[in-house]
Amino acid sequence: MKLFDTLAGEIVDFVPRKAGEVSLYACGPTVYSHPHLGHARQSITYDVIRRYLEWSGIRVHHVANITDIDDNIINRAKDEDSTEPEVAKYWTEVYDEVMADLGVLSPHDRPHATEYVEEMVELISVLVENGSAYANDSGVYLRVRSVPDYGALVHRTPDELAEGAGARIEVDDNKEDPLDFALWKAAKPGEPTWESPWGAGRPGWHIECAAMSLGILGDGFDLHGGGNDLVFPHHTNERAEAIAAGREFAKYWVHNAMVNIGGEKMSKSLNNFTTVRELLDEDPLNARALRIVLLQTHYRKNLEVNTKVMAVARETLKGIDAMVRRADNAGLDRTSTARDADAITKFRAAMDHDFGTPEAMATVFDLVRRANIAIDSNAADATPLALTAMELANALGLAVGQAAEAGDDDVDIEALVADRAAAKAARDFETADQIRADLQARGITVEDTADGSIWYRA
RNA sequence: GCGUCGGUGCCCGAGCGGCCCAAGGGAAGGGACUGCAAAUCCCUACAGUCGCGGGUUCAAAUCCCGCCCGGCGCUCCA
Repeated sequence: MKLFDTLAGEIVDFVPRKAGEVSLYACGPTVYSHPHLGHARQSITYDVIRRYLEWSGIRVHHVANITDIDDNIINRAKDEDSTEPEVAKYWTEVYDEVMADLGVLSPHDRPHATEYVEEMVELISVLVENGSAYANDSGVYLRVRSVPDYGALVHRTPDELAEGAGARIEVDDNKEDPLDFALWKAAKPGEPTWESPWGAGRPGWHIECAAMSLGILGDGFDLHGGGNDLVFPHHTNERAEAIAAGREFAKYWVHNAMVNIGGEKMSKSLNNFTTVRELLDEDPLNARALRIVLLQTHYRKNLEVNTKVMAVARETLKGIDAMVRRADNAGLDRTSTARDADAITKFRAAMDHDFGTPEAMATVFDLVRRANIAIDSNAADATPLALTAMELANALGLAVGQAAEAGDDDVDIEALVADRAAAKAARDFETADQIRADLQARGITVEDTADGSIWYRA
């Protein structure tokens, strides 16, 4: 299996530290506001990676944190006359609901930064003791230039970073070098604080993920992921902290590209974001359609999400669902273990090359088309083709072939469909069409097949 | 400015030196099936060429160099 490793800067062979097992850490959100499409892309990207690995029989340990203490949360608490824990709790719940609706599997571990302060303090202690960090009244800072390899993840030397950042770095007398960054921030009035050997305060952003990832997954864990806007400073600094502490950090780095709006990155700071909730509210199909959109674009490519893109994806999705409906109607035996081996091989080849989901989806669509042909001609391979298409789509989290939710009016609808069949048999097409139109108005679509009529909710 | 990723049909978007007269999805036109639809299938037009210009190679959308354009990053960010 190959993947594009940000650190190496190229596609490399992915060799987990332990055969058959993959440890994956993906930076989670800071919980103070609505999750937007950018968060959705990140979560779905790693959800797809995880699902694919698990489908391949690999045991995955997926960790995604919750950053529940930082400036944004503190500010929000102030604005709302609330407390930081309350703000974090509320937005964590919102985040969880949204991700569940998107079909994103819960990570196996989801550490909260505030629950790992002890580990962070320990890590900082090591850094202070070995001279990689220094403490003063304002906090504890990492001596960036003492870290070998600093900037390797962004492919920049410390000098290059300092030069580029010149205009942006605030002069800060507390730092020995402008590049240094805070591991621990001394307490400010009105802010939540924890005790530490350097006085009361709170952890810096980067140390949180370093402590949580190493703490749960251990040294030299396999994969660290996140949005590509986190490469610097966040991931660069996490890595620097671990290296400076003499720990082996993530072996491979995977970064997903941004979601753009009007050609620009969607972000909270630009205030041009669409919340996931808004998108989900627009159409019940959108949760799965969004996954289609993301699967049909490579994860390292920027992506524009708008109503047109979503509409196209919904049509695409309907095509897959229609095949399943037709297969079931033709008497598909879902317990069959027959599969199309060639398609699975192609699918694997696509996914094993840097998670080539667009190509993997092409094999799914090919199966869908061939399954439809087989269904139409009552061919025996309808079963393996349909089941393979379903299995592969589901390996990517598309939730295909799930039983429709029963509605209160199912009996009523069944009766009307039967009435229509009777009217058709009597060649009373006017009545039959009227029933069909009435049902359509209720959101029920009726389709005729050689094996009788089928109906479904739009 | 520096780093990094990219620029492929009407739209979205794969393409990992020969299997590329360039996948797949959507939309379009025609046809089959149907009482009519829907769903499905088939066919067609779509990229005479892959931002532009050089180069390497028997062979380039794919590798190298330069230029143009765009995204992201350069201490809030998924």
